[in-house]
Amino acid sequence: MGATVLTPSPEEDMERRRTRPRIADVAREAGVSKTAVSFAFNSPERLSAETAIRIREVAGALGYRPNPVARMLTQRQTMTLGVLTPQALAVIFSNPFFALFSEGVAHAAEDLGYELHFISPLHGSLALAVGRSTVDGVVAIGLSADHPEVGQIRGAGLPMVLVDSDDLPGHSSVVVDDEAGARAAAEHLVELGHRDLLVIAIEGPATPSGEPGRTGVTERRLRGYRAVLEGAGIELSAERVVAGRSSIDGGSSAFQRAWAMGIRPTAVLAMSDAIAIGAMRAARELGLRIPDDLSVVGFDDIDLAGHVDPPLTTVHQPIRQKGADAVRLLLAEVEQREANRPEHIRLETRLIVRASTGPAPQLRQEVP
Amino acid sequence: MGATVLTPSPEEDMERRRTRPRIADVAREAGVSKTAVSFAFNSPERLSAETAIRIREVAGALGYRPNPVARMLTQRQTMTLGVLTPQALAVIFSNPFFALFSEGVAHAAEDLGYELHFISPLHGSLALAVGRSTVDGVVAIGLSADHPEVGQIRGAGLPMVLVDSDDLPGHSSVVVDDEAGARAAAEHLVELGHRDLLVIAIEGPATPSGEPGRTGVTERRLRGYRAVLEGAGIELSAERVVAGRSSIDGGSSAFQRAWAMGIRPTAVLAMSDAIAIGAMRAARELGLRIPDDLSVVGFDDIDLAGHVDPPLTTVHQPIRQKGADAVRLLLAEVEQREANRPEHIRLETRLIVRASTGPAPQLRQEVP
DNA sequence: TACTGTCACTAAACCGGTTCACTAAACCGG
DNA sequence: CCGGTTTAGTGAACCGGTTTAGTGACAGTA
Repeated sequence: MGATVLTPSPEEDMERRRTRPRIADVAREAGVSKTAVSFAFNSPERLSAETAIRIREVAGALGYRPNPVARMLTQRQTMTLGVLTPQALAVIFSNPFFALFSEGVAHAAEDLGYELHFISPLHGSLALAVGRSTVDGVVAIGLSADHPEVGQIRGAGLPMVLVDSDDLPGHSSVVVDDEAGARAAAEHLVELGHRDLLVIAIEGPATPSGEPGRTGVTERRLRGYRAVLEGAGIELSAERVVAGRSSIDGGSSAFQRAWAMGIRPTAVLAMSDAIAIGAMRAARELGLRIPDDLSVVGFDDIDLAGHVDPPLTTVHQPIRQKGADAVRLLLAEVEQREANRPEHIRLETRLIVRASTGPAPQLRQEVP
Repeated sequence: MGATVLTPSPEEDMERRRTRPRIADVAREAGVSKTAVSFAFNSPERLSAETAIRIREVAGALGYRPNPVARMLTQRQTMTLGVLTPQALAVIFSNPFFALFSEGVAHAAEDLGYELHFISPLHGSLALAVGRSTVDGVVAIGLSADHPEVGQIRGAGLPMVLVDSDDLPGHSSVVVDDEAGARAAAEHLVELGHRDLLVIAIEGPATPSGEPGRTGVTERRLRGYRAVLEGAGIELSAERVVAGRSSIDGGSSAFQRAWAMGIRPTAVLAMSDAIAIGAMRAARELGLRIPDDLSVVGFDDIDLAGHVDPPLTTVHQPIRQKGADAVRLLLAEVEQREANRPEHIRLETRLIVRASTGPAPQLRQEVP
């Protein structure tokens, strides 16, 4: 390549510095049409080999990179999938459940050549974030089907798969059998002789109206717990169902709150492992031994569950697979523009008994 | 709004179903120009109130949503920041260090109204992913400054901030004082009388040439360890520096490998908490008591570190802040197009002594 | 009445690519 | 040497918005 071609006049040099080169600049410099430059990158077989190489050389020397936004516009696809969550990203990333889910999503998306874009409330508005997001489809996790943004996406005709949510006509979905998992957890405790239970639910993001959100997941698990307890003649009064953020701290403070209210359970049914671990920590600090004085059952079976002390008895759910399946379903819809039947996947859960649960203590401690 | 306006002819109805409405459709339906529709959304004050409202009503009825890709193209900004990592997303999300970092990044980005886009190798190629990504700037973490993709981004003129990497002229950066942190960890062990040490380093992603990557972080920490050990007259032979993935399993298998090679340390210097926790688990399974038989020091001080058994002695680094600072620096560059001085931030580290370290055992166990 | 200013709105250019429809030249068998 | 096919490349339209420069109607002023 001749230096004459690539040495810019001072004027051109100025120009280059202020705006990045466009396809037209490359075309002019190489003495070909814009079309030829486009071909050199996208379908070189339509050009003679030498022309294609020369164009790419010129482009390289100019520091040209095809503007991906412009390409998206003409292709009318972004090769990006959205992950929609009702909570702030900062919250999301501290949630091990979400990390596992993302892992599954990321794995599947990567395999299929898609990028990932996390959509979470912007300036408190999920609607704004959805409006701005440039994605070919959306995996919505933890949003109830009647969430307003779900409607927004449906209205916009964007492909969407719902995870951990109720079914919505026209959309695929992935859920786990929360109710069965919850039943297994409760049965385990009942068999160990526990009759004084505390349920710590996951507190959803506050709804616009200010009331703490109740997601479908929470409801289903609670239904499972209740079914077993009622069957065993155990009453679960309202004050024995508390809620906390799904984090270690959230579980810890929820247990403390219940304790401060005078509740003295022999066992805790936590709706997430993070909460369970937090509850164990709080209980320890109150002088309780686990599982001698207090049994704790979690939910999720995150990697950590087996590594805490004592190892946590919990309900396993295939979180990674949930993410991967959601992406698979979403892409089925994204890639074939034809209307295809929405598919609904329900994955199984199972109880993993470790060391955080044991027989109910014969006599309860009356005073902390 | 008259029903006549909104009831589409069958033909129009077909058309609407196949492609989402464009700005021109709204304009036609409302009997105004495209410009007016654009104004109705972006600068309603340039329209009479009633016209603006009518246009928005029509748009709503049509299910119109401005195409964000087209908007990006004309605005020449995407309001999105990229987080560049050399590892696959699926790997990233299982890494608690990264989760914390992302938390910091996400928090700052959200505050400033930016979305986040994670850029990781696509089909094994980071370059491909970078080329596709539509971002206004990039936070690169864990890439060495001589990484080829870093050059690619520089060439494209995209603003970039480097985290945990060597300084690069023209770019801001954020690092922590790894060397000082490593020194503190080593000093602690030396003071406790340990002389038989094992270092478990973080194994970077394999380089294209196949050799295991050595990031700057690893080098700096190793330098810190060495400085102290040499000062105390302790030799750190090559076989006493092993590497593993930065995960619990990675730490576990690295320790097992070293053990199988006949190495019998009284203390472990792990370059991440995840590795430290894994090493503790492996040691336990080999019958060692911690800290009686083996002391372990981690690095990072992730939330979990205080909750494992025994609570982990580790070097604290402000991971969240690292992410937040990186975004701050990046936006300074993105938002003012003027060339502004790159800034370099170095954050402090400090040793947190918990219960995983203790005095060196008087006699070493000879046989497992 | 002519002049200026404001208001409400529009036509056309533009962002930076891709692609459709077409052409000139080279090739090829008969 | 002719008609048909390939090859290599081009110009213009297009993707779906935003923005610049203007236009006509109307009100206010001198």
